[in-house]
Amino acid sequence: MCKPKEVSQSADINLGNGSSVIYKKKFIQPHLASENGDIFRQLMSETPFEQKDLVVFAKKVKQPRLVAYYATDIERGSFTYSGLRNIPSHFTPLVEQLKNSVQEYVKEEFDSVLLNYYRDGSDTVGWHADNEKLYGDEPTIASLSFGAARDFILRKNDNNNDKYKFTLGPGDLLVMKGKVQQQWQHTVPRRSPAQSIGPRINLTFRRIVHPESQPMSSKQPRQSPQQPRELPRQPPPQAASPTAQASAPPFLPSATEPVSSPTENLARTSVQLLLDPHEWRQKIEQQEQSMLGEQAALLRQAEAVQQAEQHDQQQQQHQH
DNA sequence: CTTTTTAAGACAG
DNA sequence: CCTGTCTTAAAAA
Ligand SMILES: [Mn+2]
Repeated sequence: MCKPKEVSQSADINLGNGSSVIYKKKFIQPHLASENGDIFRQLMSETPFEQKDLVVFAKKVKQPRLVAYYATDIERGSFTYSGLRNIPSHFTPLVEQLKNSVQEYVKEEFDSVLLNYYRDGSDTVGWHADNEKLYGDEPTIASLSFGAARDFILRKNDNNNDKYKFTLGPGDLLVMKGKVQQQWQHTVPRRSPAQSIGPRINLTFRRIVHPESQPMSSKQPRQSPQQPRELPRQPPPQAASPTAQASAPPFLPSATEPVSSPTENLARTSVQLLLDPHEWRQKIEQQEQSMLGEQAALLRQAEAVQQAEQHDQQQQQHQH
């Protein structure tokens, strides 16, 4: 068994056979991306992380990490996993902005993101490849890290001793492209002492190529209704319809989350990202502001409803 | 029929 | 103590 090749500097790495990796340290400024930075803390508080149940070797266990999933198009992003339908949420302004920054750097567009939360050194992900059909044959997957540093190891399928190790610290960007998901696996191994390894959040941006859901009849360039076979390299549907954003009210009171505590909602977005020279940062702030605006509107709406109810009650009492 | 699925726990060095 | 590797099963596709 050989030790993995350690990659400690930013680099473009050719893994051969059409597989390559881009490693860019500190793509996001560490003071924002680290455990006590504004971005990490905002991700921590705004993200609807869930710990999923899993059956492994006839035992029901909890997945040793928490996950969330966003997509620009909810229908397009939905997929089935372990017999359960996974339905994404909408991007938040912060994550949307991070996506835009990564897109600019990588020169590719993404329309979905898996968010992983490793609480401490005992949270892990085992050897796997992101080879879901959904993302196509040669997906470009961009991983952006926040919080505690964790090791990330790549190993070649046909020679498990061929390994690369990256230590993904706060703000580091790692992009896998080409045939990496066909020819390599990756893992985030456990680390000790578990309790003293801080929390890490990882955003993995992707592009959906083969949605499970049938494209809505509207204006998808005609595609034969039944074609279970692969379509050899369709021209990539230029993604990211901004119309969805405009028309999708992100704060509609959902069935699962009644309007109960508007103050809490306000508190959650009260993080102020102040005085940053960089453009992406300013955009975050603008979006946070507009988010605040929308939430304030929602708050007013909720208050109006409350007052109406109180008014009704008073009228009823009056009648009695 | 075959392949895939995935983490926990034991163990060695 | 730390960490990489091996073994473990039943169900679904
Ligand atoms: Mn992965």
